[in-house]
Amino acid sequence: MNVFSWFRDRIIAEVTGLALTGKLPAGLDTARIGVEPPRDPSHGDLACNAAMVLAGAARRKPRELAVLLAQRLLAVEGVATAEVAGPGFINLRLTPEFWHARLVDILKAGAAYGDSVLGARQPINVEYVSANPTGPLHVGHGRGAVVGDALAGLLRKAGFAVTREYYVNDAGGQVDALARSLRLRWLIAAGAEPADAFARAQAEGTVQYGGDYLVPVAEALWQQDGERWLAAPEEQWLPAFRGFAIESMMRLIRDDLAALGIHFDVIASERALVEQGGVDAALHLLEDRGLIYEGVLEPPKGKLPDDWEPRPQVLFRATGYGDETDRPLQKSDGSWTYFAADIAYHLDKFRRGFPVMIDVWGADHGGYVKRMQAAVQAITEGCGALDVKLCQLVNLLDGGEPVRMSKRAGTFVTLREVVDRVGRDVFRFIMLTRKNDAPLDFDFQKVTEQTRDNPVFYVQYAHARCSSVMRHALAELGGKTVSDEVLAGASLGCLTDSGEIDLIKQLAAWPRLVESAALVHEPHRIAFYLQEVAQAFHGLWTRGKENAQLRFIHLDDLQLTAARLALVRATQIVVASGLAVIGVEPVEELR
RNA sequence: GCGCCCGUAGCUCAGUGGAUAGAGCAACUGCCUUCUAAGCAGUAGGUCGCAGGUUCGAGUCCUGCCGGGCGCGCCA
Repeated sequence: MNVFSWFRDRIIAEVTGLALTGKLPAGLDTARIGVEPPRDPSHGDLACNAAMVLAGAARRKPRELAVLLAQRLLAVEGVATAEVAGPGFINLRLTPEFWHARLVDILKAGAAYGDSVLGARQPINVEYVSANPTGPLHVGHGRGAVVGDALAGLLRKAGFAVTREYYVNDAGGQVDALARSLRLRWLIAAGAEPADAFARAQAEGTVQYGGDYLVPVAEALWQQDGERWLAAPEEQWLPAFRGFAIESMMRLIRDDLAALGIHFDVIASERALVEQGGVDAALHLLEDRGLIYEGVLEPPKGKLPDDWEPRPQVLFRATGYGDETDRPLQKSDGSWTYFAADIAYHLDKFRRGFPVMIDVWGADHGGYVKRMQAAVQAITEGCGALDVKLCQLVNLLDGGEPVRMSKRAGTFVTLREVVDRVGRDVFRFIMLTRKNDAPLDFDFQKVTEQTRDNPVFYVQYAHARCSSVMRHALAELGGKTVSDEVLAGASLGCLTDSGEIDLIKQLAAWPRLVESAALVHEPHRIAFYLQEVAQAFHGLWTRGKENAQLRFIHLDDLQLTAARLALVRATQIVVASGLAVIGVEPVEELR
């Protein structure tokens, strides 16, 4: 139950009721009515702007309208007080019984607490990582991977039918360059080139992918095919090496992602799309709509690229859809640009049944957002929507000192190294402690410390403390008295302390948080929310340290104990539920 | 030069058009015979980059400036 939308519906019903009795005009627009937690908790549990929003159309003063509504709301079940404040807010305070009932909701729903029907099973495609299959993933990819995966989990929680998708760029010049790099490694493995040939080629800049990760790939290919490719012409070995390299790199990448607990529903191949004629088909569609023409682009304003010269190109009329300039679709060698293939790919996604698509990209691709959105508009005739989440850089630190990274010097830190060092759960949580469009510092020392300023620890510690209390209760009272079913029937009226009620309010905010975060596509809100829940729980715990009356377990008062265990168990459920959405395993104890 | 993102407490950052703008860290003051003090409570700290505009109401939306990051025809 989303407390806020539930009361919003009640308030709208009251407005309708007042209109029926003639006390308000009929047909008022209630769309802008909102019910939110007041910024200042002393104002109450809920604040509603209905009176201010309706005042104009109703030709009444906001405060006068607010008084009218507030009187009616007092009769609604669960409402303790309804006050008019400020310019015309209606502040509602809810009864303890109402909050106690939310605890029952949580205990009955378990991990499913917060599941929403907001998405109405609407299909939505989340595409993320989509790194070129040319080497191991780096930490930046890892951020996109976590943001995409957590967003997918969040949307699923909110009731959307989510597909997790990876687009493999296995068709362009990059994978040909990969094949050539592999070829040289292979010639060395075959003994046809001296061992230092690779280093020399790198110094001359004639190979692009210099990482050691191609060495075992070359050896595997040598083991598999032997001398077969030694005398073969390039048109034969290139596709073979490319295919072998791509397959090996994708295996590597999938392993890296699996280490993060990330698995995709669909892995789409650019090459397959091109070979099946998808690009031609998509461009024909645009051509039929008169959106493709041959023309010469204006040079970019200001700084002119060194080798710029006017050149006729095949262009897409992106300017018709909000882009600054029209965009090229074909390279001078006649092959399609990446953009052309990406148009076809997004059309393919749309045709597979996804009117809503989300792409998670690195911030360095920010310049492509407008053109891609323009293309989606054009090719779906306005029926498709594309949201792009750009992820900023991750700064790797160790004890506050930047970790210097250089591909050439071999000091490059891969995603896999980081995940192996700090663990999957730590990595995932930390990646969500910033908005996707803000840069993020990742400090090896800080993220594994067990201190207050490590958010992962702080949240896990709250869960572990809940688990600890439940273990003690189980040992003292036995399984039957601490089951969720029994706790849901406890005399929750015993929970009267303000810290206890505040924690319940915090827990009851989870369904609303799921819905609002899903609507704006912002999974980081979950990590922030969990820190707030943890904070409320740690506070209550410590008060029990100081005042024995507030401790959870009282063997001389089983009724009180059951009520408090219901609160502890509900906290554990909500924290675990939140962690599950972002793919983090809750811990039972800290070591 | 153009486009996108960002600018909030000393530092790192939250803040879906609502009221007196929040949290953590750092600083200062307290709290451990107890279910894990690996923690908690309190004090102090602000021209929300600047200037206009829209609105009953702007940190939030619009315009212009200032400052930082990213990108800018055949790389993906």
